Amino acid sequence: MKMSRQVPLNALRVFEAVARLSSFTRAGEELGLTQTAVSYQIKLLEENIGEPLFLRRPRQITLTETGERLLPKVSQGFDLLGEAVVAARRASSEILILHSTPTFAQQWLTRRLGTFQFRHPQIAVRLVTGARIVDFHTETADIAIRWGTGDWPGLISQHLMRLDFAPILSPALAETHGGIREPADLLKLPLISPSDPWWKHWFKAAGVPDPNLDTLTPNDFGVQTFDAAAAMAGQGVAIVNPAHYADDIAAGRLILPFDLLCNDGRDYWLAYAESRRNVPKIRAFRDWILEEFAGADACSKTEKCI
Amino acid sequence: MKMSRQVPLNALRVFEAVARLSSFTRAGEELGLTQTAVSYQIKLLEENIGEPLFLRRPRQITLTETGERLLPKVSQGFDLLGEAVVAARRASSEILILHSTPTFAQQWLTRRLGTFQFRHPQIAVRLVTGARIVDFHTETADIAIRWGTGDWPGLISQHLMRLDFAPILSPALAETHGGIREPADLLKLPLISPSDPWWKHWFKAAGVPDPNLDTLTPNDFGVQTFDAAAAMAGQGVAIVNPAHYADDIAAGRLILPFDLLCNDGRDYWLAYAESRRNVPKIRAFRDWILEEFAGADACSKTEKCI
DNA sequence: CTTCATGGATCAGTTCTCTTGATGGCGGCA
DNA sequence: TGCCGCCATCAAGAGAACTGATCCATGAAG
Repeated sequence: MKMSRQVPLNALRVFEAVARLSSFTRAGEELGLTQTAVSYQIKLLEENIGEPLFLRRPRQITLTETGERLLPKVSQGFDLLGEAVVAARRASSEILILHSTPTFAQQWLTRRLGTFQFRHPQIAVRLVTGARIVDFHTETADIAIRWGTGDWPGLISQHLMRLDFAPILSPALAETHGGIREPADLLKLPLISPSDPWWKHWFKAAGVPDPNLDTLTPNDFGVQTFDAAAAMAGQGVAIVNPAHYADDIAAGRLILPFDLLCNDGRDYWLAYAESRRNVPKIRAFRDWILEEFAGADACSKTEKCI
Repeated sequence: MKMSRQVPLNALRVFEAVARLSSFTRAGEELGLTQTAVSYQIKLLEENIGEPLFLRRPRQITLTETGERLLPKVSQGFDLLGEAVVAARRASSEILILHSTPTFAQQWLTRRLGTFQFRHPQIAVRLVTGARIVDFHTETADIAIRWGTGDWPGLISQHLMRLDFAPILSPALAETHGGIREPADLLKLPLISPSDPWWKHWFKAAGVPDPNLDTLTPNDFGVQTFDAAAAMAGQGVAIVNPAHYADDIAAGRLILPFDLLCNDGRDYWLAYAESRRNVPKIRAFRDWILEEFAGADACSKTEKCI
């Protein structure tokens, strides 16, 4: 093997154990090897150094001077290595880097992350939001909440919630212009983010002829929260995922004039690298979030359109 | 392999090289393995840690935070291990532990070791003398000069010089009692170490009937130098290896009354562990001492008896 | 003084890690 | 657009490393 190039690491590890325990047999037990293997490794190391490291006395072995000189640095070295790995493993199990769309983060995560922290106090969540879809290959991320169709090669995707959309507006605004009785009435009010393709989808599903909206600007999803805030302030009608604003609707700050919820085939998904499906912190987060949605599913009645 | 138990050492070494060189390919070159192997080891380590260690960016790789945290301790650890091994190797090539019989040490080695030191200034010779035959297995020794038949299992033995013996005495003493004309005349003088079995051998070879000497005490070889000193002081006749006292004989301080040199089949041999025949310091000493004897051989004319 | 127990060395056979070489993808660069 | 650099993947093979059986030496126990 080309691996044991200059410094025979495995032999050194065996040496350390043997020196510490003063016994080939016991070192073997500690390392999970047979006494034969230990003997082999020590001989290897002795040949490499060019000097015996142990004196084989009848019922016990002793370090030679060379061995004696070798031991301290070697055990120090392994201490460091061990520490480093343990620390890395621990740290990696303690910090969960979660990527999410800004809307989902603000409307859903921030309100519920507390229960995750409570259940896993040792895991610190670092939440990174952004419209761009994170590439697990070139960026540091453990898990992501994304919006799409869920087929990402190399990733495991688990469905979180439907991403429906429907118009919302403030009760006060709904009273103006003679009230909102049918979908077409919405066109009498200012539309917030009129370039959002969702408008077209929704009006089409509602049977309203093409309202001739400009849909050049793609829905970049960074603004839904602002749209909702604008709607709440009575500045117009926004098209958003009503599930995110259930509270505001229940409190009367927003109204959902029509029960027609649309879905363009893209939902919220949880995604993480297939190769890391068993990493504890990832399992923990997945289990938690799926549980949260399992409990909430009863409330979400949606109807697929398109 | 059971070896890579908890801490995958080889993977860590590869990691260190990759991190230092920021490249799988170049790390492979440095370590003497293929890029594939490097990739494999890094993946192994990443699985072990549970976290990616490198971000694979288009034309270069970057350490992740975890990798960044891991690196310093790992490289420190390997520094220590490397240092330790190098130091041990160096130390082991710098100190030569030489065992010898006291007589040989005093009469031969001490006078010539200087030339060895001169030729190999980096090798320090630690000379250990003692009558007991050193066991390379249970004692720290690199090379030994012994007296015997040269067949020691597991050791390489190389013949150094015949160990002949003959009576010597001071010129003054030889004048007394009417002088020494034939071997039997020696019996008129006091014998030094009369229990030495060499006396029996020599007298027998000289044709002198059994002088009835006590040979219970084995020749332990620790005393030849003292015997010679006593003889030189005129206190009696000693039986020694005349080659060791060639100077004193040439200077007239001692005389060798008869040319009859005996040898009991046991000579001086150089011995060292077969498994270590290629250790540099051992080769160096062997080469040197054999050369010394090769030059001296011309002078030693001996005749085997017994 | 046997007999037993302990601990290491040795040997041949086998397992399985690690390596290789070929191939493919991806992003820059000219 | 095609080439190049760099890493990932795959199947296959080499050989290091491990095992189990056996042997040997020593010291302790009966």
